[in-house]
Order: sequence, then structure tokens, then C-alpha cells
Amino acid sequence: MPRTSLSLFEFSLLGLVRDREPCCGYDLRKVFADTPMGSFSDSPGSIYPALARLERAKLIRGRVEETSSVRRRKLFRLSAGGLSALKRWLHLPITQADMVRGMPELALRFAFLESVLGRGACVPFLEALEKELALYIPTLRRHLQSAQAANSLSAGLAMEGGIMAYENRLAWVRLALDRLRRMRTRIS
Amino acid sequence: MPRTSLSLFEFSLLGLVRDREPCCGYDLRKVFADTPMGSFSDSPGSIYPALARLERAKLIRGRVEETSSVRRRKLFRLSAGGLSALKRWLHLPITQADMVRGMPELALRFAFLESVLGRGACVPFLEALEKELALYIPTLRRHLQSAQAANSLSAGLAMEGGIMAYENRLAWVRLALDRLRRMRTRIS
DNA sequence: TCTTACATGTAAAAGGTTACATGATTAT
DNA sequence: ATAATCATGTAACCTTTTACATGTAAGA
Repeated sequence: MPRTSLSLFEFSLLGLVRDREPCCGYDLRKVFADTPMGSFSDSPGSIYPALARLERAKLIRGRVEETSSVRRRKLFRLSAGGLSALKRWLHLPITQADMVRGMPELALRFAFLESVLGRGACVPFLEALEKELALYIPTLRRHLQSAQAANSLSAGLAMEGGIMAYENRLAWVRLALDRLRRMRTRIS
Repeated sequence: MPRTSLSLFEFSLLGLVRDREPCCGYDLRKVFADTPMGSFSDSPGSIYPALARLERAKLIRGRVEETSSVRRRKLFRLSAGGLSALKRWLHLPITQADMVRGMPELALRFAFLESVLGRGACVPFLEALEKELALYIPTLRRHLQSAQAANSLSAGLAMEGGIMAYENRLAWVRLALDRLRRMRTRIS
């Protein structure tokens, strides 16, 4: 078996290739190096082997470009299989487990959502996220209440900061929903 | 060479051992499994080898407990070298690079700060963090401005969410500073 | 009795990190 | 001329993941 699921890093490559088709490994390195994107490694030792894996798995296809002017490079495109793997990932339900692991994966999924599944997918995604966050935050608060007695002030503040981060996420979700809904009414 | 620096995971083990001395591998597994702590792996395959590494590096010391009642277990304590490694890490200056990589490492450092370096270390740490955040956020805003034109709505919202997360961090820093300063005046 | 919690480990496979290696092109 | 940027890769080393392996004690 060629491994069940892809890592976040591999999905981010898939999504980036899809958005920048056709692009080479170096283009992707630049994204990781220059933008506040996910903060994955931009080292050649991580990107080139990962691209080779994705190509072996037939999720992307690479062709060495033949031009005289520019240096030789390998241009990648998403394959049909790659696109459907990306779609499956984006369609995954949002669960409590996603809350515990934090937002990075969900943020990444949202970043690719519109371009891959269309604008219509954004509102349901955010509504599901809103629901899970609204359920999760009170359990975090309870955890803080019960744990903080014994701990230090700074440990308590650190936990408080963690909760604030989730509340902030919820605020963002609501802002995003607002904007998307406003767009919709404007169009219709 | 036994490797220059420890991973976040290893520092978190060091800090937890220090706070719960003496404790065994299973105690640490429970922390990772049951609390919203950093979200490191609680698998035995990551924890026991890591503890063995830390012991080989003489940062912790483990002794097999000899009691009749409880099952055999290995209790760890921080060594003098481990404590000073922890202190060095906590004393590290806060830089722009820390902003780019995100807050998890800084949050972890703050969580251990008071118990290892004393309450006096909290305010300077937060002040440094406040300064770097206040410098970094405007550069993020500029990045959003320049990049968002070409991108999709959802990609723009995702970036906006990233910025909001940093602003939320800054709000937390100010709240924490407030509380700490209030304490100080109350005590003095 | 059966399951859950306690408790510690190892082995194989996969992946990431760091450093090395190479070489063309473009700007200073 | 020299440095920086473009461009792709490999090799050694280390860590993590997943799964296996073992066995006790307590509670339902």
C-alpha cells in the first residue's frame, strides 16, 4: 500500500501546484520562503523528495521544460487523481479532533477551498467550523477552571491565551460568514 | 557531537519533568493525551525514546522505583544540566524569526517561564514579545494588501485570519502585562 | 470475567533536516 | 569579476509514526 493519507505538507504542495499550474519546485520553495504561508520548510531536501512522491502516486505530473532561454526545469501540473484527492480532503467533515489539533489544517483547507470547490463551499465549511468551535470553547474554559488552581500564574495566563486564540478564530469565522453572505445578497 | 539544540517536544518534556518531579513516562503521556498541551504526540514510540535520549544527554536522570505495591516504573528528575538547558532556552531573545514561525514555541516558553525563572522574568518576556508583534503586524498587513488583489476571496479571508491571530496575541500580551503589573503594585 | 488503566518498551518504515554538490544566468 | 538568484537533486543522520509485544492491578 502506498500509504493511506497525505501529510499537511503534501496537501499544501497539491493546493499550491493547482493554483500556480504549471510550476516548478523552485516556485514552491519561494512560496514557503517568502510568504507567511503555513510555515513549512522551504529546503530542497523536503520539497523535491515530496514532489517525487506525489508524482509516483500520480497525483501530479511533471515534464521537463524545453526552452533555450531559461535553465532547465521541471514543470508540474495536478492530475485528475490529484484534484480528486484534494477535493476529498477539502470535503472532510470538521470534528472535535480538528479543534484539539488546532487551526493550521483548517486554515490551510479554507485557503484552497474557494479555488478548488467554488465559492458555494465556503459558507457550509465556515458554518460547520462555527458549530464545532462554539461547542469546544466551553470545554476549554472548564479545563482552565479546574486546572489553574494548582498551577502558576504564568501557566494560567498561557492557557487563557490558548482559549483567546480559539475565541478569536470564532470571531474570524463570523466575520468571514458575514462577508460571504453580504456578497451573496449583493449578487442575487 | 550529540546535536546542538533540542526540539520543542524535548523542551516540553524537560519542562514537564521539572514541574512534576518525580514523574514517569506514563505521567507525561497522560499530559499529552488529556490536556490541550501543545498537542505533541502521546505515543509511547515518541516519548520513551525521547526520554532515553534526554537521559543519555544527562539532562534528566531516571531511577527505577522499588515498591511492592505499584507496578515497576522509572521515575525521572531534571538534572542540574537539564535545568540550565531549560533556563538557556527560556532566556533566548525573541526575534522576528519567532514571529514568522508562529506562537507555539513562545507560548510553551511562557508556560514554563514563571516556574523556572521566577515571576520577575514574565514582564520582560512579554514586553519583548509586545515589541516584536507590534513591529511584525504592519508588515503582515502590507503583505495582505499587495497579495490579495490576484487571489480568491477565501484566500484573502484566510490571510486576514492569520493577521487577526497575531493581533489577538498582542491583545493577550497586553492583558497579561496588565495582570502582572497589577499584582506587583498590590504586593509592594 | 472482562475491560480499562497502568507501565514500558522495540522494530520497521517513512519522513524531515542539514549539508553537500552542481551548474547556468543575471545583476553589480 | 564576483555575487546573487535560478534550479535540481542526493546522502547521512535523526526523529516520528504505527504497530507490535508484554504484563499487572483495579473496577464493573
